[in-house]
Order: sequence, then C-alpha cells, then structure tokens
Amino acid sequence: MMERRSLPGQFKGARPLGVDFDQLRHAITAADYGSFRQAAEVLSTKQSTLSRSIQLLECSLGTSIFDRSSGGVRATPAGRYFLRIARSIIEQLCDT
Amino acid sequence: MMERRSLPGQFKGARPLGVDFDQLRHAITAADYGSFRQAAEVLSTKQSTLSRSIQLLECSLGTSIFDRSSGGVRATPAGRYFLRIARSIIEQLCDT
DNA sequence: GTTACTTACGATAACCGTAAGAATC
DNA sequence: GATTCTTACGGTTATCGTAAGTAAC
Repeated sequence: MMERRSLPGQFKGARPLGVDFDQLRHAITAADYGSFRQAAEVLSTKQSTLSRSIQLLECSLGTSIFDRSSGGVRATPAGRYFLRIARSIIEQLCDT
Repeated sequence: MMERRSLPGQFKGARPLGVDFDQLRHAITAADYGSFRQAAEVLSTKQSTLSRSIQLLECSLGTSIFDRSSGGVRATPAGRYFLRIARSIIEQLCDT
C-alpha cells in the first residue's frame, strides 16, 4: 500500500487560529474507522468538511496525523501519540 | 458586595454549537484575575469578546460559571468544578 | 464622576455543502 | 470502471471590534 502524500499541501486557504474539540472528535473517529468517509458519515458531516478539519488540525500541530491511501487512512506515530491525548481530553469534557 | 445577575440573560443571539478551547482559556484567565477586563487584556482580546465567550460557555454548560459584581467576577461552586477540568484539559493540550 | 460587565450593530472572516479533481486499485 | 481523499467556489453563518448601555460605587 503506497502513500499518496506525506503532508497534504500545507493548506492553501485561511490560517487556522487554534485547535477545537470538533477537530479532536473528527480525528478520533477517523482513526477508529480508518476512513474519513465513514467517520464523516458517523458524525453526520461531509467528507470534505472532515478532510479540511483534519488538515487544519495537522497544520496547527505542524505534523501529519494520518497517512492517506486509496484504501483509507492510518495514524502516523505522531498521530497515535496525539490521539491518546485527544481521547483523554474528550473523555474529560464529556464527564462535565 | 451584591450580585447583579445569577444567569446572564440566557443569551439572546444564536445558540452555541459546542465548547471550544478559547472559551476554556478565557474562563481560566478570568478566574485567575477575578476580572473579565484584565483577562481580556492579558489574552490580547476585547472585553466584549471575552464576556460573550464566557456567556456562550455558560449557555453550553447550562450553568453559570461566574458571579458578576461591579468589583469583578468570582467563580461559582459549579464554576470551580468546571475550571478544574478546564485547566487539566488545557494542560494536556499544551503538552502536545 | 469612575469602573465594572453587557449588548447592538456592522464588517470581516470562517465555515460548510456541492461538485469537480486527482490518485489508487 | 470503482473507491478514496482533496480542492475550488459560493452562500450562509459565526466572530470580533466599536461604541453605546446598565449597574454599582
């Protein structure tokens, strides 16, 4: 399975301001399903929205979280580290 | 020192969609300084922005976080509970 | 008067969905 | 062909700053 891109185009549009909880939820669900398309469906949003959301997140973090392939996505090592933290944060938020 | 409102007007504008990290930072800083004005200054934003931000946060949570007075603000009991979680979340995010 | 928080309004900027693009199989 | 993720465009929506409002002192 060959990778298509390492860093998705450095993001051409407006610069993001900060990480938000939706981005965390998007990344977590994408990791769980190994697919942006399925994650978008589960979260009742659009594939394009989720793709952009994660792209902005990666831009904010300065590292890529997923490796993309035509079969879906897989977390990078840095991504797996980040996802652990993200899950913990979302869990705390939900207990509020 | 008399309180002015218990719940700030239930928020008249658009309903918020979710909590975000800026709201957490705003609340934490406001609690640290006991003042929206000082917190806004420290965070390089406007008092009105911070006031609205926290108002939306309280609306999302369904409870008030601060008691307002003409001398500044003070966390409610529910606010203190929430702030503990918020600090923990921000701390984790910053270690990323 | 001063100082604190809030609210209304308007301009700017971000967001999201549609639809087309690109890459892999 | 099919599937995946990405990108451009446009309309809607949210955000933020200025300035005025309200309350307490």
